[in-house]
Amino acid sequence: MQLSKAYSHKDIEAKWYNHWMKSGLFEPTKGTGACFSMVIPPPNVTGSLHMGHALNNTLQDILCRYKRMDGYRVLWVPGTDHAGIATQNVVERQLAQKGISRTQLGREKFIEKVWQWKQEAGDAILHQLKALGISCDWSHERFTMDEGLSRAVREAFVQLWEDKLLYRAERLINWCPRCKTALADIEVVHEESDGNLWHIRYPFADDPSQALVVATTRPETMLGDTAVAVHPDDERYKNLIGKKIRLPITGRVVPLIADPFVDREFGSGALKITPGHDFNDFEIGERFGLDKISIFDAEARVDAAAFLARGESGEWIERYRGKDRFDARKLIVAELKENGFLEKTAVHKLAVGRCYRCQTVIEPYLTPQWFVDIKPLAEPATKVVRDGKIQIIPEGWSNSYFAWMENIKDWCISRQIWWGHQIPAWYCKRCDAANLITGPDGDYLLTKDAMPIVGRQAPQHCPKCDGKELIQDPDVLDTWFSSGLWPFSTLGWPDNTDDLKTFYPTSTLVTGFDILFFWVARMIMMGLKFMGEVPFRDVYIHALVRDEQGQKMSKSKGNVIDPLDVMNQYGTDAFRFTLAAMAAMGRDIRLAEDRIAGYQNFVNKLWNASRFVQMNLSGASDARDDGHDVLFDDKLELADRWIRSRLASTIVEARRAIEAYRFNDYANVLYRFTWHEFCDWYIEMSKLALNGTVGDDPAKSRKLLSELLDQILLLLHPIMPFVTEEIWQVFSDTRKSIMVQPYPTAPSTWIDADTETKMEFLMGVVRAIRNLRTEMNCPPGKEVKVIFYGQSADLSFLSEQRPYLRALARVGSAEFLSSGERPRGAATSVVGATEIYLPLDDLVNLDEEQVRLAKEVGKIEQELVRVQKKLGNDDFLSKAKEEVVEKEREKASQFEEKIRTLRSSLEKIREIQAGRS
RNA sequence: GGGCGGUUAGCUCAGCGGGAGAGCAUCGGCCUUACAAGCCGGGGGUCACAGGUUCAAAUCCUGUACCGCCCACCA
Repeated sequence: MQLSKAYSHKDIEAKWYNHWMKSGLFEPTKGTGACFSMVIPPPNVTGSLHMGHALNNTLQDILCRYKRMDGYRVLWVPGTDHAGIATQNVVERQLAQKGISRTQLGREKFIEKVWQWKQEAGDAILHQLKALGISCDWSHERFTMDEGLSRAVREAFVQLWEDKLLYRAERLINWCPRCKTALADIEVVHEESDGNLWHIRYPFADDPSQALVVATTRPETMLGDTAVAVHPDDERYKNLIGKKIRLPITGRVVPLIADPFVDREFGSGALKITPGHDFNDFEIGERFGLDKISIFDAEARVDAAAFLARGESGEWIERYRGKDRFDARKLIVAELKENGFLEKTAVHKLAVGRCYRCQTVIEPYLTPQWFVDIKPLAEPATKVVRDGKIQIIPEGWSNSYFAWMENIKDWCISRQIWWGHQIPAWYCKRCDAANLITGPDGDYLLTKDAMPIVGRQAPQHCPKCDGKELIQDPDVLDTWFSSGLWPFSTLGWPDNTDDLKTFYPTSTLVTGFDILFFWVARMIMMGLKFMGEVPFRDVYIHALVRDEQGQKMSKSKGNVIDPLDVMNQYGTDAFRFTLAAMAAMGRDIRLAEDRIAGYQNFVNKLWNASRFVQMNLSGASDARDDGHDVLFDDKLELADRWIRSRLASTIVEARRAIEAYRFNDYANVLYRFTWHEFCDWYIEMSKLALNGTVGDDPAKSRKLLSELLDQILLLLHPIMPFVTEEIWQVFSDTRKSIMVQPYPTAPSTWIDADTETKMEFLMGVVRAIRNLRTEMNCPPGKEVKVIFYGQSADLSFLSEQRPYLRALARVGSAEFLSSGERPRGAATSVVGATEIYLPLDDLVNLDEEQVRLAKEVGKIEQELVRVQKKLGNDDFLSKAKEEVVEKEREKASQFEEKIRTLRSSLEKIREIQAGRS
């Protein structure tokens, strides 16, 4: 088959992906060899693939393809996450467009709808992942809510319960009034915003003419105040402690208490205490046994019933009944102002907590929830990182990990939504009759005193009263509870499957830092708890993909670049190469489109180099695959030995880079070798061997060229799977996929320092001549005469390379002289110890050369001054390393020599010009 | 309030103790039979600022400024 004139990614990507899948190449090989396993960070089934996914999966795929080629049994488990709240929200929004609410639909019907959505969205995401070319084993695909994983979730829950690491309690939790569910602490995003600090006068009960001023950012919560606190040592208030205060509006009488938590410097130094709606106040309330009044309902509207239940009364209750918390705030401020209770209003910056799924301001809310007693899980999870059993890369993130783990609080895992794993706890309708309330959604609400019966399956009867009527806890689990089990639940846990035995612990986890706490930390805790072993050895944390301006990509900003668009336009290989090349450790990626275009050119370059190789191969009887690798030959030409040496270094560097997760180095090393060494120099030089000008065996050169190309394809395959496979297969449709070829290794004998030095000298000379030609406006096609002066060894070497000098620098005739008068009126350059002269015959060029030489001399003189200064420094001579000093000395003499040569050339040109004028 | 990262060529980024690099853009010259998505050559940077350590600092330390994250109960 013939490589087409231009590379078209569109035709080949799907072709090869299907081929790989059909051939089962993504599945781990049988046998007992060393394993490399990974689990994909499961994308949410909420939407489509974004740049973060593209980066994440590209990096994983690079590792997998590399390891697979390098002989490992690779298992990469793909799948998706049900993403509880996020997905429920998406579907709710969809329904809302049709004017349907989820409560109208009812729990069962609603969940059906979500499953429908999951089917569509999940398929779309998987399709996009496949377009990226990722080589995960689709026969292992899992979903966090499929049957097996749901069983794992129940098992984990029950085990935690049995080990007393799970409890149900009424506490102040983060409540999203829009999602109407509890959230874990990390699901709250704190965002600084401008607000007010209202200073409010709280009159004393016994003498309303006297008042204490409190400062608050949330005046509406004063409906739930049950105390005012000051610092015990505050001289201003010390003697007032214990007095009663009558709250404005509600008229509630509350005590003035003293607690060292209060900051005397802040506001007035007096703090209103609302234990039902503030985390600090809650704790102070606990210390003082204060009432906790829940003044809002689930949607954060004033709940009049809460006051009535306390026996409170007054027209204010009706005035505030059902008011949204922000409306209530306005009303309260207005009322306080009107009645002279508002001392002043100051602007104030504050951090408000928002729901990470819908950005609604969080309301601290008193409700019964399920919690994981986290300390016993966190401690071993901290230890394994500290002891290096798990390595976090880059290491800097381990500090964040430790800080978080050490300050971790109990994990609220119950969510008042419908989409997710329903909590495997049941309640006896008879025993818990008093604790069961029918809620507005039709779900039961359970009071804090309800008595759960936890089990792997629904119990048939109540173990206490033998009652047959049992209801399941309506709450579902935090979506991260199931993802925390992912590394082993996907391998078959709780059954002790072959997969689990073979591939757990997994080798590496590749993920973004945004889910370090949400997910990585939980997996480590759960892995240690349920498997008794870490879930992975390495955690590679990659950067965030931003737009060109460094902005986070988001729909609302309209700066989202769709990976599919990029892949369509530039090709998946170019896109993947860009991501890899820009994935420098510990730094965010600003995705610049012209960068992708640049790497598309690289794909094209590879394509054309391959065409060159193919053109030379075709028709030649000595094609490939005769079982003999010319690369291993002892007798090779200079250029051959050079490129082989460079190849060996490249292989070593590439392996080193990828093993250390330095994807950018990996990409760049290969880019440089392929383009700037193989294409720019070797191919050009090989043309002489191919046409018989150099060496005596064009067939050997053909073979060598194709072997080198193979090596390049193999090295590049992990990053650019499609184009490398296409080329690989075009060269021989009988050989197996490039995916299953061994990754290149570099025999140390290939590295040849002497040859590299010689080639560098030759390349330096070629560049110097090209440079002189350009500077002198010498037409590119015109052959020139060049005179070399230098040491005999260098000269005889250069003399041998005359065919190359002719081909690469258009040197026509050349003279090699070791001594004698230098030419008058010549363009001059110096490479190493060799002087290069291009005799000039016209006046214009003499002028230009004079200017050029003068400039060149100036430049070198500057450098010489710097080196001489160093060498004149005794401290440098005595303290610097020997080889550094030696290097400086060499530099100095080279510079001097160079200056001398250029000056004398310059002098000669001046003489000529003086003679002419 | 703590912690982390960034500040290098016009743009996007490598380099992280011993002569400032890449890609793109730019300028000049080339249709040299793999490639004009290319080839050859050039220009362009007191490596944010101020101190310090060192014979030697873009590179290590301290501080400042600006930018960006993460964490945190100061109402």
